[in-house]
Amino acid sequence: MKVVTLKAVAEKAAVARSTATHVLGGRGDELGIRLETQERVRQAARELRYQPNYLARGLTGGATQTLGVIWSFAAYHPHMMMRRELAMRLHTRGYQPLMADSFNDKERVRRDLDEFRRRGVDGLIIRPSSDLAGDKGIVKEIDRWSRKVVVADEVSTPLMRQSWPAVVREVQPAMDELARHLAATGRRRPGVLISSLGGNQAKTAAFLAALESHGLPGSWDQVVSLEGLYEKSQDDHCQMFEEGIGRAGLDFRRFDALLCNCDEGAAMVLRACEQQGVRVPEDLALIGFNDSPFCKGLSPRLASIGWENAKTADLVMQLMFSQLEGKTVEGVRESVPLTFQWRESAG
Amino acid sequence: MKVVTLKAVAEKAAVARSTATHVLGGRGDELGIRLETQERVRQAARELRYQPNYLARGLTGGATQTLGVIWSFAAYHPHMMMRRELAMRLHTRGYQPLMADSFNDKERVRRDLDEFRRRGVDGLIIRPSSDLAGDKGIVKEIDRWSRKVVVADEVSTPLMRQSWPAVVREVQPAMDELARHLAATGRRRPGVLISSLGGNQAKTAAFLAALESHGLPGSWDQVVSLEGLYEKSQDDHCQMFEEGIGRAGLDFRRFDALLCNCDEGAAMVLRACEQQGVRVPEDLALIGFNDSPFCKGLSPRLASIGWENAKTADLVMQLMFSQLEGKTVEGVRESVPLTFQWRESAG
DNA sequence: CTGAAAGCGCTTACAG
DNA sequence: CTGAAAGCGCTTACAG
Repeated sequence: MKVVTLKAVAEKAAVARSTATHVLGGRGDELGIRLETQERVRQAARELRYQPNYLARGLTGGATQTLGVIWSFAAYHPHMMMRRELAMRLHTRGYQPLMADSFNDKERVRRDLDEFRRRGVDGLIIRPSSDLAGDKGIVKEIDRWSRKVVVADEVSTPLMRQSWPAVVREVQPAMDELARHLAATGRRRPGVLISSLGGNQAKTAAFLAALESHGLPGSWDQVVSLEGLYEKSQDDHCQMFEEGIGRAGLDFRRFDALLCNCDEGAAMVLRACEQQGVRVPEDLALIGFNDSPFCKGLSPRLASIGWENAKTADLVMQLMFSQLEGKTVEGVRESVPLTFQWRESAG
Repeated sequence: MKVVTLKAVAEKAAVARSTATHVLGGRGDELGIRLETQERVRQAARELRYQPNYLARGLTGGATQTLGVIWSFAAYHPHMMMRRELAMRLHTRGYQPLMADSFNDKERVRRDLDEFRRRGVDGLIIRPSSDLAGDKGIVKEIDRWSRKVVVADEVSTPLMRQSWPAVVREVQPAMDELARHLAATGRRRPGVLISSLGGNQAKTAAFLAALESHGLPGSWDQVVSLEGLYEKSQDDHCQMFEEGIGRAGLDFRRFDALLCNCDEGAAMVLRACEQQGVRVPEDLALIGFNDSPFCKGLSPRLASIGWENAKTADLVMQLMFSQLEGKTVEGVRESVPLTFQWRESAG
């Protein structure tokens, strides 16, 4: 259980500690260290099962194999899955993620960024809400990180101005697919049900635009917002929607197609329709959002919009590791289209 | 953006670095440092907004404000929620969690424990599968951690032998509640549907025992296992159960009450019942497991067994922070009963 | 091409 | 009670 240090490796290989560092850090060739010497060092490290101490490394400006992640990991399924996708990939590459659930709170984000720095984090992965992206102080803070990847759900202005490497998750393609499907299946009175406008504005706008481009009505009159119920039960979307639908006294005969901003909401609409004698999908095509695993557990199975988390995580890794390898990815912007997942409820 | 070090604080307070450390580390009184001096140091730290460098601290044997968590965070909702509950509480107290998703793989757990050590983690939170708990090497490894909390879903022998501080999540109380309810509502032919025996053995046994103690039949004949479908689609429990139910050609008229090992499974049973003309709950009382948020989105609403994640996380924190404050909690074992969540599907 | 030296920011014995 | 010194394990200039 004796801890093996670089010193031990150097001694075993009969070189100076600095030489050992250089070789193990992959700068052997660059510095022209004799190949035979390099091999000796690597051999020694292997035999002794040398594991660098990241604390010491971080303290001296080296890599800590730690990456900071700032994301608002609400209780929502897609965020939790995303978290997992990222964590798994980072672990596989020998990195530890420090994940801060910043709740889109500026003060917290600032503090977390600061803490990441003190902990010698090697790079930053952040999904700034449009709110954050609009804060000059935060933008400046993020800017100072030399290795970073930004994940954005909408291309907000402050992000566009920056040359930050980004993965943009595009909602429009999925909405187009959905609108095309609705038009093709003869729906005429599409609607949208959202828990609140904040956070759902962009997707709603995208859907309305898609509807119009497919010859269907697409005005904000068709949007019902249950505003104000969000704070009350952040983590229980089902209950939130149930209450909202009840209070608003919604009559689902008004629509023949309905997109909700989450699958839980759609599930509650399904229940309400049962009571109102509205048949899904015959009378109403119903579509959720997030493509939660339980969509397949409802009957009829719930159509939804999926996030492509795995693909997103892959691209984030690609952009981050390019930077960690010293490549520059300034201004690179990868996009991941969301996808429409057809299921029975969409008719 | 100048980094404020301990040195700066010491200089400002006109004391030696060691004195500053002692005071800020809370050992001022103990070492009999003059109160006035102490105040001067604290004042300086405050004014300069001193933030200790955890890397340096860890390197010299001090606390890194980092805690290692080993849990198998499958895609399952309760695990993801638990992760979040822990993370939030740790952040609140100024700790960063290092979370390793070890998939119950011994080699990975060993590696993660090792890495935690190299990173100067202050303590360990671990939920060992019964598999892990049975591995002597791992048990020894865990034993070496002076500050740890173990979370166990069943009191497996190796854990019992240890005096590790533990939070035990007890399934029996919930099963008793459930069995009592089934007996009281006149059910006579209860059954259990599980995806596989591994991992579900303890809860199944607990349920069968509870049934018998309430005068209902409780033998292993009533247990249907869809064995072998698990590997195929780890993350898609709905599909797994759908396939399993189909292949096994299950006829749900056989039972008048059914407990599933997850809510997704119960949801698929609900679908199958619809097709088979079995009414829930009239003909069949249906109960899921995990109390996923979407239980309320099904119709009828799905009864389930809930994990009490918040309470569990609270107890874990309590045990861990007692240790971090130097108290000894050897052999302390807190228990958290799971709870039966009645909803319409249980009749 | 290689090695001795300084230093990262802290903590812990150990003198006075 | 306080301070000067050594050391944690590494990396980075800087001599030779």
